[in-house]
Order: sequence, then C-alpha cells, then structure tokens
Amino acid sequence: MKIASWNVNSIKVRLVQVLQWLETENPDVLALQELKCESQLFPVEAIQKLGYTYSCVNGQKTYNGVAIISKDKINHIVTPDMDEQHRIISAEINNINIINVYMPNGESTDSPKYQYKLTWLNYFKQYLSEQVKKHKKIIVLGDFNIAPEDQDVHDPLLWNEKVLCSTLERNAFQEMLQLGFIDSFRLFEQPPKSYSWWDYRMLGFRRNAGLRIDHILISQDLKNICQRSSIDKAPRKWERPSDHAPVIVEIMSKN
DNA sequence: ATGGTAGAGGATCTA
Repeated sequence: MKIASWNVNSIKVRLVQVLQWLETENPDVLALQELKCESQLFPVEAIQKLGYTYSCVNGQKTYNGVAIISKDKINHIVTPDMDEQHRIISAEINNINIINVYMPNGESTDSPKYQYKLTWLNYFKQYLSEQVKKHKKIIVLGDFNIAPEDQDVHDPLLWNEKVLCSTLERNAFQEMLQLGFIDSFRLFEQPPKSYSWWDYRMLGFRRNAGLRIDHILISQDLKNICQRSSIDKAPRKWERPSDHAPVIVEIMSKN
C-alpha cells in the first residue's frame, strides 16, 4: 500500500500536476494540503477518472483546506478542527487510521501567529493522545511546518530558532513521536540534504535552500511492515510547481 | 532594515 502526502498550494492551480503525478506514481492514497478552495469546488470528477473512487474533503475559502483521495474505500471520516481553520481530516482506509494535517505556519516567532501555532500544536497532541488509545495502526501525515532536526535544514545557522525550526516547535514534534510514532523517513537511509519545501523566493529550489517540513509518521505497529519512505523532488521541477514536494511511504499488505 | 515569489481575490493577507 503506497500512501503519499502533498501540499499543493491551491488545488485549482495544481490539478494538472496532481493528475500527472497520480498517473506516474500511482499511490493508493494521497493526502492533500492547502487546497485553498471550498469543499464543493474540489475537483472530484477529474480525480475519479484516474481510479480514485473515494475522496473526502475539508475545504474552506481562500486558506487551508485538506483532502484524502483513495482507490480503496474510505470509512469513518472526521474533521476534528480546533476552530474555523480547516486543517485536519482523518479517515480509515484498509484498517489504517489516516490523519491528514496542515499545521499552522507561525510566520515568525514574534508573531501572534506563532502563539496560535503553539496552541494548535498542543490541541493536536491532545487529539493524537486520544487516537493512540483507540487505534493501533495510525499514519499521521501532511505539512507539519516543523523541521525536526538540523539535518532537515539547508542552513541550520541561518534558521537557528527561526519559525519552523524553533525549540518549542521541535519539542512539540518530539512529544508527538513520544505518543508512539516514528518518522518513517528516518527509518531508511536517505540522500543528504533531503528537503520537502523550498521557498519560491531567492531561487530556493535551484540552490536546494530547503527544509524538510512534510512528514509521514507511522505508529509502532506499522514499523515492521514499512517498506520505503521517500521525497519525490521531480514535481518541484515542473512548470508552475507547488513549493512543496510529495512525500511517500510504502506499507506491506492491505490489512 | 526587509526584499524576494506565489495564490486568492480584488487591497491586502498568508505562506
């Protein structure tokens, strides 16, 4: 079972790329973030034509918005948002609980948005702690807007204690792991300087000035059946790309 | 001191 996550930064603009990527990579499940569209405007038909019969959307106008599309049946859809910002959608597919998140960015550590992010992270940790009591097989994936370690940052000195890299955010990430999750990417040997997001500005991608802020966490029960975890940089080189690359995990078996 | 780019929506806000 191949499961992927991609912050598309507007599904309306990125639909062409998403369809192209689905055709080449053929994942069973794709979690999308930053749809920037209302749920009823999500392009279900075009996606269904590629065999993704099932989908669930938690959209909103202008900002945020998340969705899960799947070849296999989607059950128990929930959207446990903290407030009016639509950032979470969770569903069960093939007996695995998939929690798709778009975490707040925070803007900068002196911004009120940073305080909002910390509050939101606290809320989400609480939600996860409830989920681990209820389910054994859980995947938490999406745009975390946190680079967990210095090895996930192109220039750790430049980013030292900056938003996305600050100690409080990294602590929150570790506290999520301590609930019983593993950063699937680090289960395997990876190319050095692997990132998932590059700023559109200042030739970020060409300089590989990136951060690894998109993650796929798996619960302990999935560790031994996790086959692969990777970042696909290819779509970032395409015409009119998202600033994020898709991240992928492969789990053995369907049940 | 604050740019640089992209998307939404029609002036800024968010990232």
